[in-house]
Amino acid sequence: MTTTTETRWLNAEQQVAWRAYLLGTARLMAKLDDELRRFGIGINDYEILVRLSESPDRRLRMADLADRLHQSRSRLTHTIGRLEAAELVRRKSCTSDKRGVWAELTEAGYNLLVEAAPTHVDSVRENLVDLASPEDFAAVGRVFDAVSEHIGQH
Amino acid sequence: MTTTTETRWLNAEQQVAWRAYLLGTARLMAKLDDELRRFGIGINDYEILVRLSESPDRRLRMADLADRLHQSRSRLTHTIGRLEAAELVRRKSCTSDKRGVWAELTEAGYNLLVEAAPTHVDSVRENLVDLASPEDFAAVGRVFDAVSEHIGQH
DNA sequence: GATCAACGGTTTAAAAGTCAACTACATTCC
DNA sequence: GGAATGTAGTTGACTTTTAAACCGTTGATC
Repeated sequence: MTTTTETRWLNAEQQVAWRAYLLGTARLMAKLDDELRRFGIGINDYEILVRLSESPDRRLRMADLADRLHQSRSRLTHTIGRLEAAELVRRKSCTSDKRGVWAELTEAGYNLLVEAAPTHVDSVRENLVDLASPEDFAAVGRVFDAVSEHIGQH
Repeated sequence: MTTTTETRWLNAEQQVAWRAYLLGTARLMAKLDDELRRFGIGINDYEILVRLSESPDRRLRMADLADRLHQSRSRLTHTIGRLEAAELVRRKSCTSDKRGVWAELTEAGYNLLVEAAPTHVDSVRENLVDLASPEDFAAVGRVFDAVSEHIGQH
């Protein structure tokens, strides 16, 4: 008897599905990024702008925003710095917690989002949503919801 | 009558599923990357080693490898350079096509893969495959297969 | 109300990725 | 066989991301 447990390798179908997911995701993200580039932003920037636009007063605390996108705070600091330089976002120090910083969407940031959103959504449809049956796409939602849930914040 | 077509926004469920996918993927990749780090590589390196290990003579042409992973050739050149410095991969110039270069797995590269694979597969199971019903996971495969297919090489 | 761990965010430097230009070889076509 | 065009891969400059150290503030504990 050994203490090591036999590795449960993926079976053929699982293997194929896993690789389809890896390759499909790589292609999809590259494509979405590409199409957003003509608005001068990438998908990461886009998602930041969206989160801000939906929030009360169009602003969020840095840590909160970082968590929602599962990014390191350091990365977000850099990205917000660039978006601030592009005048799409502005920083405001938080009065109630002196450590805190709000990232707030500017008018220009909001306008850019309004301009880019239709193209982006079309692209998400064309390259993902409309390619799947509603049931299959719902399954994708369930699976990655479970993934998020399982992995948690850290 | 206008020339612009009304944007077909995502409905509530689609929106939720799309965001679950984005967040879940971010968390999953970070997690897998993390767990591979103790073997000194990231998931990107890992996938390269796997592709090579499965190929005849454990080697692939640069462009071929880049296509399979949907990476730019430039990026692959840099990555292979690092893997070569780590002695996990070696370059061999291709005799039949003098422009060509083979990336070939070294013995050390193969050994590292053998060592890392069980942990990695466990992690893929624990954080993805085993969280989904077989049907749901199969749906993920179908969807991203369609995505890959639709977007194609470029 | 002083101490000390934890939190929120930034900084810095190094690592990795992108982009455009470039070299060398192959292929096509006249 | 020679010009033009395309393919394979690399290079170098630049941008983005990562990792670790850091500073000021907060909150719990004594």
